[in-house]
Amino acid sequence: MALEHAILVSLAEKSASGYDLARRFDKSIGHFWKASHQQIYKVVARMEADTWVVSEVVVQDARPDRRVYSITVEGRAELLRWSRQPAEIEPLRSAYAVKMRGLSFVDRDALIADVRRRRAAHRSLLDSYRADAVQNFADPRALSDERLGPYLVLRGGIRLAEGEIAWCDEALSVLERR
Amino acid sequence: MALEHAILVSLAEKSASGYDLARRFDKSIGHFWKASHQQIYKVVARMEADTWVVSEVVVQDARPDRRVYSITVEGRAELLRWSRQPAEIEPLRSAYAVKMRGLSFVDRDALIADVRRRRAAHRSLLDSYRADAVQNFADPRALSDERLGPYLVLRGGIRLAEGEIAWCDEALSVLERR
DNA sequence: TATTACATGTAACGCGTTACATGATTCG
DNA sequence: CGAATCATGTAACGCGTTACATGTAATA
Repeated sequence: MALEHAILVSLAEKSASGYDLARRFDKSIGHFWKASHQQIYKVVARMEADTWVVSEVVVQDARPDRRVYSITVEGRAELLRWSRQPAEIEPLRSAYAVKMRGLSFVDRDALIADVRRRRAAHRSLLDSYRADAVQNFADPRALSDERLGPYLVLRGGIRLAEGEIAWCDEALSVLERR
Repeated sequence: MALEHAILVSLAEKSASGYDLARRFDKSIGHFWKASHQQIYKVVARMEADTWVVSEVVVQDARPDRRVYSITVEGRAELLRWSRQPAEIEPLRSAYAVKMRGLSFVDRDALIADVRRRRAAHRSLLDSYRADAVQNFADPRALSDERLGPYLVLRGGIRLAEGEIAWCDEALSVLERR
């Protein structure tokens, strides 16, 4: 769907191989858009056929060759065109919420374990976000244009993680009160 | 994936036709799990083959016949089995966040329009959640077991919507300050 | 010696979306 | 008189996941 555009944004920041992209989609960008390396190789090949990116083989010694992709003028134009059409508000799809909704039909202890697991996961996410904020955005007022986007996304990640944790805490306080 | 289980939860609450389910997946359950009627008809048919549900044709006058599905003992057992395996923490996938991340490469006015649109959408979602809370969960302390699940999910919806709105407000305050 | 990192793919499969299809009734 | 509601499907397509495939070098 919009994996193409997530890749375009990533390549606009910095050229990268499929392997590099896969790692980025495991970390920073991956916080709000996941993609496997298989999917990335497939899509980026198509993007090259569409002239949105060009690749160049970089020979390495003692390591496999890398095919490094860079965004083209056409790719930047496509990014702009895409950005001008409204982003749909993606419906959330949460098996966790389904399970909670079915509280009276499911295993209650398993549900509580899920809430705890979810709380822990979002807690550690939040910690890593905060570390990122301290390290890379010490002074948010003095941010260049290129760093403003990543900063705002990080702020969103923090707010959403805080919301999730608060939800888990509320659920636990209710569920554990017998 | 787990549409089956969302349907099982819904049918455990109350038997329904495919059409009824489709409407539920447009409203209450649909807030955290979307499904089209085409998908529902396909899946519920398979679920009947798996004996998780049974159907009964209800003849109506002046309206098409309805095929009403009910959960079976096997269906309830499956719900329990499913609930015992940990719910994965679903990765979020947001084209909106991609666009914001690419702030310096995209159309800034279009991005601001997206933030406003998103804020409005979550604002109206939040309003409907709150109305639901007032109408159906006036006294959260005196909640039966069957109503606890829906209540907690609603609380989650409220918290997440609040987080989204706060994020939009923060983004707007930064983006509009030139 | 085994695993992780580096590096790039192909193939099968399935869930979910979009488009198409039908037909009566009620409401504005 | 047109649109929405009620009611249930089929067909084509595509994105994304899972499994399979290969091979070197550094690290534990």
